[in-house]
Amino acid sequence: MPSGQVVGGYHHGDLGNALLEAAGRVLVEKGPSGLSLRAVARAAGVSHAAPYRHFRDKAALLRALSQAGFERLGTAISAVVVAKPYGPEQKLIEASVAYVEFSVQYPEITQLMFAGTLEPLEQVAAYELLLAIIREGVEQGSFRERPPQELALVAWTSMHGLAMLAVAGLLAVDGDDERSLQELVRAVARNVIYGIVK
Amino acid sequence: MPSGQVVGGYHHGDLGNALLEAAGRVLVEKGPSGLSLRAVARAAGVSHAAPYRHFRDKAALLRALSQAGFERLGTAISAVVVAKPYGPEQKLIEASVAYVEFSVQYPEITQLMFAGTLEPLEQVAAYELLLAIIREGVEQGSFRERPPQELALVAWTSMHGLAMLAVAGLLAVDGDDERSLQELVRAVARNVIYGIVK
DNA sequence: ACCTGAACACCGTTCAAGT
DNA sequence: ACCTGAACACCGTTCAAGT
Repeated sequence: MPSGQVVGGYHHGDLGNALLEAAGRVLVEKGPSGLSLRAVARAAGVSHAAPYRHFRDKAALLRALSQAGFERLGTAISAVVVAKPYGPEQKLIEASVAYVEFSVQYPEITQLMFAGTLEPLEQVAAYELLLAIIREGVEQGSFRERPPQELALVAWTSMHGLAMLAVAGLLAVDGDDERSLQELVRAVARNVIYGIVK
Repeated sequence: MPSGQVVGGYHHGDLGNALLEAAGRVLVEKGPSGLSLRAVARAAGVSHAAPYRHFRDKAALLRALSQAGFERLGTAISAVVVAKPYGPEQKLIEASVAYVEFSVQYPEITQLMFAGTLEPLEQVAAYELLLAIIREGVEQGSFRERPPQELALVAWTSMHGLAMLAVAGLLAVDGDDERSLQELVRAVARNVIYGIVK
């Protein structure tokens, strides 16, 4: 890249990232309805017109925030499955727990990530991790001999549904404590695996 | 009910329902970002303050719209499973297809339904239908002997995840035609059933 | 009882103007 | 090059006033 990256710019290094961080703070503090471009600009200490030098419009800021969320989700799942001494079945369970816990921990970001029209599933890092686990299971003979994409979709679909229901508050986990949610996720994941293994 | 229902009121019968219908039209025509209370009032032909006689605030209108969506979803699923000569497995597949097709057909309503914090799953009519199918399968011995709530959650979770991914455009069904989406739903549903039957 | 119009404090976006 | 301030067309909500 010939145009390099000029560090400095103006304020906290560069305003682009400062705005993204400010947007994250505003989102958790004021909720999605309070996430106005003007509020983000205020939180970053600039005028309400300044963000337009860094994002074409509000939607562009939201997309960038959503993309950062996908990256963090991928990191969270990597952390519990990559280079772990688990078999594919256990990895699938741990990935499911991490997925749902991420969603519950960052409900606003999660809603944002899956609200707009996004890139196809193949470009989501977390999906690639899941697919790798499935391939491992199929290759070593413990999973059914079906196209890995098909088994991966079954598993992803279930994880994603559970996460979205949890975020929407439809799950009625008693007293929304974290233990019972984890138990629920593990129970569903075990059932999904039952349908995936030979 | 002593207070009966007074038909007439003002305009199209009663403004409350007229506003709900107008909101539905605005939502599909202008998208979620165009769904302002003032736009709804304009579409219904009243002043921007009139809706406040019928809904406490904008959130109340949105909740009513969401509730109407849940009712229509329940109706759509009923239509394909109630009083049909299918076994529980086939009913599960047909219900899944109806669920996802409803979501894809009304993406904005679907987003709305599962965006806010709602009633717990037990109060969603469509979930009761699913649970009845599961109970039927367990009782007649074709489904595994597990708590029906657990199996129902596995199935619901998968249907819901598929629906949400489809709505978000993450599914990359070739040319978003309806046939390939239905095939995808059936493939996932068959895999889920594989994990539910004995 | 039900609706209107003006008013207030917000928005997103644009654009001339400043340094 | 980057940011500001005013301006415009919108919002949600409230409230006195009309019929």
